[in-house]
Amino acid sequence: MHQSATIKDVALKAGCGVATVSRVLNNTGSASPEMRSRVAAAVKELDFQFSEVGRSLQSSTTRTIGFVVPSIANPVYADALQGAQEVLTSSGYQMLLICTNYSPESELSAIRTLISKQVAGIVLTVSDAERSEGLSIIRNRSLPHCLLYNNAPVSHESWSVDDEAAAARVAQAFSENLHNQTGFLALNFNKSDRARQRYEGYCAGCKARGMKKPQLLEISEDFEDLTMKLKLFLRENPSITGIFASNDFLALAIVRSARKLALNVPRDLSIIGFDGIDVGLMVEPTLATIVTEPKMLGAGAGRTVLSFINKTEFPKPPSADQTFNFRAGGSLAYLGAESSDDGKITPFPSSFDPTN
Amino acid sequence: MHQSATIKDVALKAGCGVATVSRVLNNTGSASPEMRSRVAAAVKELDFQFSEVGRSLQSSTTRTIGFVVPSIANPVYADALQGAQEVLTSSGYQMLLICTNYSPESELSAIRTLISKQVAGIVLTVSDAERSEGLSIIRNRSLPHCLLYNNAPVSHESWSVDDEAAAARVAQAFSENLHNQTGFLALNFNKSDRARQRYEGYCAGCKARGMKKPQLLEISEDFEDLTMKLKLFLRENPSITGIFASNDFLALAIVRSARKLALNVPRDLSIIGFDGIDVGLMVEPTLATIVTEPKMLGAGAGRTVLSFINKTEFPKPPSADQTFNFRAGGSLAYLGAESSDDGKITPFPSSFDPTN
DNA sequence: AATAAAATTGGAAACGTTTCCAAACAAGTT
DNA sequence: AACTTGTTTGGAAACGTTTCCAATTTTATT
Repeated sequence: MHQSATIKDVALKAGCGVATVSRVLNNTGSASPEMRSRVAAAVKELDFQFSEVGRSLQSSTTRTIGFVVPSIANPVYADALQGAQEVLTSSGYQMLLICTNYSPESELSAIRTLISKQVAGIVLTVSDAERSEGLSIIRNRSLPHCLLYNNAPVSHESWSVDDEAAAARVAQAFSENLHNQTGFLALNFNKSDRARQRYEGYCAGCKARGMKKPQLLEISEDFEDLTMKLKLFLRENPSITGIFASNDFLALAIVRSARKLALNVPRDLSIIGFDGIDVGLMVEPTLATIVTEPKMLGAGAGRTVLSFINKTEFPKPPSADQTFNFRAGGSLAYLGAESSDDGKITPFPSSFDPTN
Repeated sequence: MHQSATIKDVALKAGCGVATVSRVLNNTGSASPEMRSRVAAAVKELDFQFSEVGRSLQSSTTRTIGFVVPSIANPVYADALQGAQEVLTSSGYQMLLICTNYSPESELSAIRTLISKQVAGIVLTVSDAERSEGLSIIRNRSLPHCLLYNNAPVSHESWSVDDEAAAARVAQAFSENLHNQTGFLALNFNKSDRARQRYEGYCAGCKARGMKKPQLLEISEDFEDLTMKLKLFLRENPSITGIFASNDFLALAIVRSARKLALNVPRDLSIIGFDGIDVGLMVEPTLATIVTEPKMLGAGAGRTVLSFINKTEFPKPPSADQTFNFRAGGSLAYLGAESSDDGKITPFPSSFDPTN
């Protein structure tokens, strides 16, 4: 790989000092028109571009924001990154992305790496915000940062869904549709404080509405055995009429499993999901779920870090109850009179109902 | 933000020269045990970390690979990035990510930015590989790089699906199921050479099998008017029995639209998608589609760039026909005898068939 | 004890920028 | 003609590393 031209090469070709080249190209300080055109010519001829490395060393700051997320493949984070990306790009910043694959151990090294690369700020999702070593390092160095999908004690340093409140809203939805005993379906329960918070919020919500304590159905990485697990789960808890899945993929998977067990959703089993991915609207029955806005959150976290850097006013994160919305859908049945009462929630399958 | 400690601070605290600190910490050259422990103590006390910026300036290389993709939110790219990320991380490299939002104009500036940040290599998806200015710059500088989802003349510098062959395979599937006249549904047709290649491959495939030339149904960003468009489309082309959607989301959307028009999928209209996202297996009917492996491709592209850098042997991309697989599904009907003949392709809806 | 060989150490240059400062020059003003 | 003022210019230091090289110290050999 042949070496890039440096400012020295340009100065040589233009017959001036490096200081002059720097001034001309950055439009800082004065220069004669004659000089300007000579520099311009040299730049063109050499296809010169500044080395950001040299600049960063001198200015001791990079135009780079570090991101630490558990996964890129998970659409929640992908969307959040997309939102952040757009904000960053329009401010001339770039995104240095590290993925922890849900492994808490790699969080710390990710953060150290970002620090040594001298990122101007960090947006991060950790497995446990209360006791993250990486996070304390960031705070110690007072590096501009913002949590994403973790709740922070200080409001302005976190953009996140209020998982507990959202889960309680799910309990409310079940309760309003006269469900009493439900289950909670989780994956990776121990690897993230988010799943736990959803469970706790859900339990609290059920309790507050006089419902039975939800039963926990936990599964491993592969969905393979989900159908069998569901079968056993329903056998052990025969009075369960609904399941809250901690994300929409799990919700769709459990719908499929129910179908395999000859159960009709929602007549025999109602399902509510979490996240609000678009696909939920395309399936039949449509998926009742909590709708969140990952893109907005990612963009917010990005803007927060930028305003730390630029010392401008912080964007205001949405208040707790504005971080999500409940979306009704065909996968949630009303357990009252057998005849449907509002035409919207259908106790009978509506798969090929053209009006839907 | 308080300044980080530098190697000078460490040298001062340990009472030695900076050269010694560098040698000790990098384990290059010799040092007395006594010296080693003094340096270690100083490092610990100051929480010292090397500045990669200083290192990069000196070594004129960064441990960073640049990525240019059209979108992060699109699960195809998200998965590819995930795959690449894992490869990079295990080799101690980081990912600098720039997203072009399908705008060809921003490709060039993205690439310039990456070059000025002195990335060690670039993985990129461009809108048109044949005439990408950014790509020629990269080639001119002989920067380690690899195309992703673009086909390159030189085989080892590209990891991609063979869109034409895959689309032809779709034509084969339709043909084998006795469909004769079909449609091709595309979004952003003009913004990417991939959609075009799929269309061309599909047309060629249909022709080769004696099917009628596929009609083009093109839609804009929002899916809002899709149902209406489909209605008009089918009115104008009443003999159409199947639609090839250029990605799975479009496929799911068109299934929904068909449902809204009181059409039964697959009895009245068969659908084949492209990409093979997991959700396709969870919906009812399951989606017939071309399955690709974005993660594998992303990982491959990452490995290719790394082997450029390390001058090791290139990983071999899969041969054209190994880049995809056709997956049968309930959304494709056999148009032969009304009674089903192999029990797999069901001409009648099987939504609540417990055996499915 | 004298010498050779090996190990340990630190100074200084280099990487590509920006910016301070002083020098050189041009153009007015007496 | 002798100033002042203002504009244009380039040298040099600094940012944080690595590495070459020479100087010093230790160890081994005679």
